[in-house]
Amino acid sequence: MRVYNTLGGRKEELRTLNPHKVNMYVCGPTVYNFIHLGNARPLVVFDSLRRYLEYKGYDVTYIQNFTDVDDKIIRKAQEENDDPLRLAERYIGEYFIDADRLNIKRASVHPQVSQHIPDIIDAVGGLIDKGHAYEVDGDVYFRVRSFPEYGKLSGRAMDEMLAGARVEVDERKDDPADFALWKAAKPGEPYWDSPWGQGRPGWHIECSVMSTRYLGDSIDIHGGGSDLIFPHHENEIAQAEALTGQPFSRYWMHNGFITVNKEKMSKSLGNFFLLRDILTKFPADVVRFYLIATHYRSPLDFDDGKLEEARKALGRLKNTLLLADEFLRGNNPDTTDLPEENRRSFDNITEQFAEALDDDFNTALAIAHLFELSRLINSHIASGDPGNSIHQAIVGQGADILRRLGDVLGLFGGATVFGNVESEDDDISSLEVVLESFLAIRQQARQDKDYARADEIRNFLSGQGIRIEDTSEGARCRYEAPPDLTALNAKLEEMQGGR
RNA sequence: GGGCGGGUGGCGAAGAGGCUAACGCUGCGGUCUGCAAAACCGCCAUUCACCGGUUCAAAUCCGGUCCCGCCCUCCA
Repeated sequence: MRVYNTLGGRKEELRTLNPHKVNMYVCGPTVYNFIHLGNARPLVVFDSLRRYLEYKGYDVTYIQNFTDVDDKIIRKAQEENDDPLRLAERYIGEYFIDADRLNIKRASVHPQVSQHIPDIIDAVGGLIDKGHAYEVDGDVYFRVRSFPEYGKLSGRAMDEMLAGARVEVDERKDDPADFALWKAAKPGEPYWDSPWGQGRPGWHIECSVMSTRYLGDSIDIHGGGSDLIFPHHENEIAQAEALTGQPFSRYWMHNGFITVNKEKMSKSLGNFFLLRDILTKFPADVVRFYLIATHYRSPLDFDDGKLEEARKALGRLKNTLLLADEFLRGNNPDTTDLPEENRRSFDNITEQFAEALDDDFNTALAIAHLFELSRLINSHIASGDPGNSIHQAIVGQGADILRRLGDVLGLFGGATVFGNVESEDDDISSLEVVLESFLAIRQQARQDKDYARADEIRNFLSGQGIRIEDTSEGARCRYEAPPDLTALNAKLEEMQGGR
């Protein structure tokens, strides 16, 4: 597999330290709010990468941290009159709710800064001992000039950077580019005791320390959003390599941004959309598909139309799975041999799917091959005989492959219903009961050739985001938007009353 | 000012020297259907921002021009 390594700026063959293992670390969110769509992209991208590496047979150790000690958390806690750590803990819980809906696997470990303070203090002390850091009034700074390779990740030279001169000048620092490893606590802020007095870690040191702690001095892949390249990841490299003398991460992978009207979606611009709000309009599996249908390094523009398109596209794939189930009707022809020609086209698609992902994780291309497979299966369903065991085998095994490959990207396991109803089981079951009644009325109307009445029901449900499709086996429903149960019940009563 | 990435059909988006420029959405024609929907079959870029160059061969390489985004400051 080849991946684009930000360190070096080109695609490189992925050679892991241990041929059968991948150690990867992904920068997780700072937990002071619900995650927004921009936060969700790296989660989905790197979760998918992890799944693919596992599919290829690697034993993957996946670490994703939570930043639970941070200026913004402290500020938010002060605003809400809450304890910073408790506030962070609350948003970690909320994070998992969102991540689960998106079908993101749990990391091997989700370390938190607050639980690694002694490790961090050790690392800061070690850097001071080695002359890479110095203490001033309870703050500790990393001496950037002591690390000659500083800038190798982001591709900038020290001297050029200072030309921009937008760095805040702090007379106490040896060099304006030096950054904080440890910050002295101000009154009212949370703190831990350290050799430099009471304080807390700077932002960058946590990732270096936790990565090293769980994965060793050198890891295979370090991932995150491209806005972390500088300064965050540049600083991580400086700290870690200055301390251990080992290359910190062999491969650095960065995803592109989500944009809104071509502008970066960010908290500071205020143009962000909380995942949770999006999930009231679109199912989580659609959001996941949307995030993975474009190559991870490309920018991805967001608006409802794009999600609507993703909904239709993913629906096409999932529809094939449903149609295949209907075609097979419980038959499970797994073991029947396929005709050579069909065997070969399935094998080809499986191979091309992997080839696409092997080329810098090209999910867009890989998904294109899924659509080819989908069309192939559909055409056999359309022309095949459900009673013919060869046809069953083609459709059944094709669908199995589609499901398996889709699962490599986590496409078929996410929440399928809308965020505002999925947790309320009562709503779903009563929805189904109501729909049964509608379908029964409509079926009777069709038998009576009362097509006006039948169409009235179909049109009404369509307006509620529920699509009815007639088949030889009866009608089936598809949900396209969050239905309004109250309106459904009212209409049902009206129709029943009208009899 | 410095660094990085990009401009491909109506839209989204792959392709990075040589097969008919993928795939999805939209649109159009056909099959199926009570009518639809879904599904299937077929059609929809002689052309890849612009201008030069290299090459037997360029959307892909080189030079220049014009636009756009991001990073250099907390941000995924």
